[in-house]
Amino acid sequence: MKKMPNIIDVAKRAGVAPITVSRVINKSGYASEATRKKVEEAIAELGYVQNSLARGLRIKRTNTLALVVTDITNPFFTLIARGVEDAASKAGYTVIYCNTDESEEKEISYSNILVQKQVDGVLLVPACSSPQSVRFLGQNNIPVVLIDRRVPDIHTDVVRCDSEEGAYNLVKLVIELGHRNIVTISGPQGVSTSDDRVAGYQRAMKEAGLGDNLNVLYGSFTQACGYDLANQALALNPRPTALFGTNNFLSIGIMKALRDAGMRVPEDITVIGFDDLPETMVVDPILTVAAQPAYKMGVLAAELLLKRLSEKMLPENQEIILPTEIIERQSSGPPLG
Amino acid sequence: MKKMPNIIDVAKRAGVAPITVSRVINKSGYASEATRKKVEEAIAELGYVQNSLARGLRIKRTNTLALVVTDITNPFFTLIARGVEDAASKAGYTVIYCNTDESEEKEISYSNILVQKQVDGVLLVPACSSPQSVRFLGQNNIPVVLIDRRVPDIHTDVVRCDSEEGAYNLVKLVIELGHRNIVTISGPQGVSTSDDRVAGYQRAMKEAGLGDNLNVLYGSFTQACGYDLANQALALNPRPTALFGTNNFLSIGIMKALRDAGMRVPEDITVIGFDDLPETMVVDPILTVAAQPAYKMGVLAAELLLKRLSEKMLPENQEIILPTEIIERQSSGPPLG
DNA sequence: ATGAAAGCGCTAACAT
DNA sequence: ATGTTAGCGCTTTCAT
Repeated sequence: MKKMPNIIDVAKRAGVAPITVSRVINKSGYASEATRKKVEEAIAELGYVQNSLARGLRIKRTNTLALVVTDITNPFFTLIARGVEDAASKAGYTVIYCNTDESEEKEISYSNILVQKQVDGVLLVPACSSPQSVRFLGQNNIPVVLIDRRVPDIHTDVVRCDSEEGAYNLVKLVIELGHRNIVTISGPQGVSTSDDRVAGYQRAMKEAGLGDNLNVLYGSFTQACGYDLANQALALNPRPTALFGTNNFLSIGIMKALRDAGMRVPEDITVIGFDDLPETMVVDPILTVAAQPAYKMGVLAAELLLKRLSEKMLPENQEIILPTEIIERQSSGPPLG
Repeated sequence: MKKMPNIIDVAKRAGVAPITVSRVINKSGYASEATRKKVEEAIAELGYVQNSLARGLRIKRTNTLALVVTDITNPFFTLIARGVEDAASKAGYTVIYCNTDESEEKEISYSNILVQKQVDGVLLVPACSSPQSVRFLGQNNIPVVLIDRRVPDIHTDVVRCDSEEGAYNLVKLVIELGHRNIVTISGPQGVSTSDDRVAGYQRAMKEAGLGDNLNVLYGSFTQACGYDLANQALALNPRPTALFGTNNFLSIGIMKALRDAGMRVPEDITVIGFDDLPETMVVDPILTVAAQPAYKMGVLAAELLLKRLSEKMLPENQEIILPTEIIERQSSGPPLG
């Protein structure tokens, strides 16, 4: 475990002052061609690598972002992560990632760590509607861009999709196919994506005069929950002719429940969902969905954050709202009878 | 952008020396109950958060790991990533992640950045068989655990699956179903997982006296490549009765090519693959595969790395080789005729 | 175009 | 149980 060379070692070897080495490395300030060459040789000979901890301590920037999602394992967030990393690395930034599992406690704990690590900015999929972690980061001068979900009473940048509109269009499509008894299988209340998608469902139903048929089953954004709630929905009387899963895991849980119940889709029942699965993972996608441009969301969010880091005076409170794309596939069809 | 309080501010407020504050924060050394209380109050009042850059500079540890994969978007690596993060965060470490897209250049570039950032250790899925980045990290005293792939002529820890054995068992299964003309659609030569899986295929074939029927089409680990090579395989005369895709993306590309060619699986042709898709993502998995315990690999690799960080004298060169699980599903059946 | 001195925020080593 | 001093490796400021 030999000591690594530092900027002073390089300076000595090159016969210059440390600050000169610094100027050469960071291409800041002047340096004659001859000096630059001497320094670069010394660096190569010693195998010197700049210590960015020391640098960060001094200049108060780390070129590090953090991405906090609920679960990187959800392909929607995986794609966001990839978009974030691509945009960040292109700009010379590195990304720390964190999974909160929808737990506010973990989110707060990570916020603390990220302040300690002096990250330059945070991309956050908020686990809940509490503003605590966003505020905490703000108090420590760390800008935050929210992804996917809003948080009430907080002003930060947000990059998300129009969940209300997406759900509305999706449900409207199914209503136009003739369905009147549509049950929504939703994530938790209080999470904006859940609430917005339920709201879109309600608007479409009411608009079609189906306000009396509203039925929302709340749970969590998991496959297991989709499975259970679908079974619950099937036990209803009258039995719904269509089910709406408000995220990808829920939809897959629903599909599995239907399969296990021996029901064919869409012959026996129609299923629609939010979020598409990446085409790289599915041979024959059958689900009719409102698809979100996840990769693009990641890129845009990272770029917005980086812009806020470089330009001091962006207008406050940018909210980028992207449309969802309705993709009609085989899982939706006219109701039985 | 007000100045954040530092340890000196806290010390003054609590009426103690900075080092005492340090001892309280890090629970190192003694501190009387009264002092501890004063310090904690001062911290709360000022909203002090420790600066881990300064700390890291001093103690020469950052509590940061890096995970370098080829593409986080591949669910196999996503699961690894999740395993790594779970194990790391449990131990108080944070994870930086990087995508190399199978490019050696990107891998080397990231190695440089990670040394600059003074990460404590690196988990690496090597993009190629060149030892350069592992060596570079080693020279800078950063331990590396390789995941998924071996690199020749390098001694580090490795956590991977037995690709040769997995492929052997998979191909053997298909041979026992009666297939004699099996074509392997492989990733690039020189990547250990590719080479090992091809080797397993070859062993099974030769053992069954099918040494003359060996046929391997090489490409890259992408869906597009699986698609193209499958079409190439279908054009062969005689046409193979079974195709073996050596990773998940290849297999899905193969399945799509078969679908587009109007061929039914397994009635018209059998398909086997390496890597399973997470059950959270697929309603009806049909592919017969050799499944790797990706999440577990991530956990084990991170734990091994952390162990190496804490205990100086682990035996050199740990190589953890996990078995794959053969999962027989509908994509494999007896050959036509 | 280059350098000297000071300090970013923290803790190891050595007092007391 | 607590404090003093020095220094981790770098860059800002102010010279020359």
